[in-house]
Amino acid sequence: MKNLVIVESPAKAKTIEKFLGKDFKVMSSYGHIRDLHNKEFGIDVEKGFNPIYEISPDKEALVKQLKQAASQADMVWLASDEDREGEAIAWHLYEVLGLKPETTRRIVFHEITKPAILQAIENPREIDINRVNAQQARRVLDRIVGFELSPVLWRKIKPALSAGRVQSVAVRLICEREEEIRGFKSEAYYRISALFTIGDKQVKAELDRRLESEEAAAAFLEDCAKATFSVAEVNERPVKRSPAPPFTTSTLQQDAARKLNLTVNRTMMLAQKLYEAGLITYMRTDSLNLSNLALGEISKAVTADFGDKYLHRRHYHTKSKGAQEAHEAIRPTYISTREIEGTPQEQNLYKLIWRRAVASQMADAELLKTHVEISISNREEKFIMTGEQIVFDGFFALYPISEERMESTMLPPMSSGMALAPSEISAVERFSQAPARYTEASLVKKMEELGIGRPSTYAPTISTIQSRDYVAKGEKEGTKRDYDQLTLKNGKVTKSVLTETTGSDKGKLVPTDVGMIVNKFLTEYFPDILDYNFTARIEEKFDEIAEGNLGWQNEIADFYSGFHPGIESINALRLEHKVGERILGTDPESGKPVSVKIGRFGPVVQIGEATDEEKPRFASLQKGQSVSDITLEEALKLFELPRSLGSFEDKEIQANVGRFGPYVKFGSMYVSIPADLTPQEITLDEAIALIEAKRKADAQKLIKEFEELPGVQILNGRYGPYIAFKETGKKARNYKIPKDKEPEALTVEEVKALMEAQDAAPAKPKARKTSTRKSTAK
DNA sequence: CAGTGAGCGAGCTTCCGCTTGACTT
Repeated sequence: MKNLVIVESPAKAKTIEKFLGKDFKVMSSYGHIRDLHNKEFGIDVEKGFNPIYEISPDKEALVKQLKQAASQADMVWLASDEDREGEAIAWHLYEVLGLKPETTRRIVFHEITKPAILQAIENPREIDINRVNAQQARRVLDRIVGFELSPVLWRKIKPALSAGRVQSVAVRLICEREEEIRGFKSEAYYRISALFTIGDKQVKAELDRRLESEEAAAAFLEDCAKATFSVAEVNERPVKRSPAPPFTTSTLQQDAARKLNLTVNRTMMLAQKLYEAGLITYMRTDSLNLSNLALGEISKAVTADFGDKYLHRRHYHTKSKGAQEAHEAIRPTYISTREIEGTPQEQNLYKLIWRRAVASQMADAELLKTHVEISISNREEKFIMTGEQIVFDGFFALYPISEERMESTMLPPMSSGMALAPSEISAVERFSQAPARYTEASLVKKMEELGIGRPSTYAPTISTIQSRDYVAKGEKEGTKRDYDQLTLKNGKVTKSVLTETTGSDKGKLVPTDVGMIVNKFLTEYFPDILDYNFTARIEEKFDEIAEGNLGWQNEIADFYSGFHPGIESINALRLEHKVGERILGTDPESGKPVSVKIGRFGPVVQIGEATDEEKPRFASLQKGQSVSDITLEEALKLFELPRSLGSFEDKEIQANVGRFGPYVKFGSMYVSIPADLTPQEITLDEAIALIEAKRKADAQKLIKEFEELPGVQILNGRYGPYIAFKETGKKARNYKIPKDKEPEALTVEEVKALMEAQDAAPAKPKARKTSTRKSTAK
């Protein structure tokens, strides 16, 4: 073999191999091959913060293969990305594979096109050790912060918590937003709108100011009843709208959330699929750049579909902090591919990407905006109508606007002095709105603005803060609120009371008790790390290191000397109470203190203290309860469970709340209590009804058993029929039944075959430990 | 995916950024 090229991604390797021909073998490193020691601190603080690297356990087999291939090649081309991480990957490869300078070349390209790659081969360079050092500084700093801060949380708040430069700031954003919302005082005002009939069209107009009270609104409407209305002014002005730049990771996540209702995680999984199928360029990027090849293809498509007038070549520059632009923007690999095979979600995401990339090279849309002011004979205020007409659709050609909308934004011709008559004027009570809670996508947007996290970490970070139980998706439906509406029609003002739902946090990111308490603790004791500008500031240092102007070990030593003493002093600090603990009062029965805090397994109420002769009693908080506002009465109520309801068929029935919610226990049978009942209030009769319903369901559960196969049952589960297998002393396992088989008709042989096939199915990989990151993200 | 239903403790936990498959609880 003459040449070995190593890139980061296997999909990329496949493509490049096609461009390079027979003399080149292309392999992939699958990202980093080496990292700081996984379990230990991994940094020799005494010896200049020397990193202690190990080959990542799941990369050992791969490294062996790479070594072998490298030893047989005349020349090894390190073609990892040009950003900081990519440079470090090249350096680690160089070190681990034992490469020689004279037979090693470092090459880079920012787009996977044949000319770009051939040009890269023509222009090799050496590994940029300054840039590598910037990466080592970044890596070591993150390890120091994460591995010194997290244990403080274990000691002071709860085991297995975590803190880090990125995740802790993400949690802070969510906590502070929640506090703003809690502190927000909503104020009512009245919004006035009128319907004018012009020709055969009804046109809506809004008053140019809000009215602050019902009295003011009523007085206004009374005046209107006696007033005449006329057009005071008609203004028209041309407006241009420009297309958005092509997608980066963060804008793709935002748009897919908004238009396709996808989670950040789901978007990335689908994009990965498209990338692996060769349909789109790399999906983890902060670059807005499009290759010349792509620009040419887009131009061809636009001209063919719409004509020259619609083409407008644009070059976009990224504004996001810390962008490293190692790749292209996200775009279709082939613009000529308009429809793809795949699931509906894959197709929709592809369409989104296609449209955005193509539209980014199209002409502005030109609009004519009309602004009409209508005066009221006996009032100062004016009604305003706005209309919009498309003069030239430009890139709108790809984002069709419905005819209805076009119709509704077109105003009939009007001229100054023209008299108008309102058919109806209404004043609706509105309320000023608290700031919106973050969604996954809006949090990513904010993180990108602050320069926190990278395209490859947005989705994992959002998973981490949820799996650590700092943040959860809201489940509150909101509450009903009345609002008034005054309507002037046929000279009479009538009042009606309407209702709306407000305050829902469904699907939004809401901090948990643990999240709030950890955030309060960290912002108080480690304000520098939690500062929104911390990352931006150290990024400047990393840039200086990459330029060769600063030494990375000096900079880390400098940081450590400020950071580490804080850790030492907080550890030495003897906190009288646990962080976040509140004393609620005394238990009237025992006279002992009642407190609430974050316990070993989450928020708990406690009666008594650990120093008492008797052990303290504990009860977990229930869904919807919070350490910050639970009352003594509510806390004491938690100790009423488990509650005995009486007996049925000579056995006791108990109600309680378990890991999976409220339930009633009857002998060895557990039945979940539905949402409309509570364990505190459920009656004996209601519990018996639940037990009987469960018995009935259980009776229908068993579809079939086999004498020849002890422990095997065909059961009817929540998600349809399945094969269950329980052997005494062994773990139970379930098996799928293919859709085309009738579960009742399955024979012993068929069941055996299904079980054997599925036992063998997960092809045993070489003993691999799943990384901690992955298992926690679950 | 398919059931489940403590305990307040021994040892363990943890970071960010690059990459993909592997999980079968």
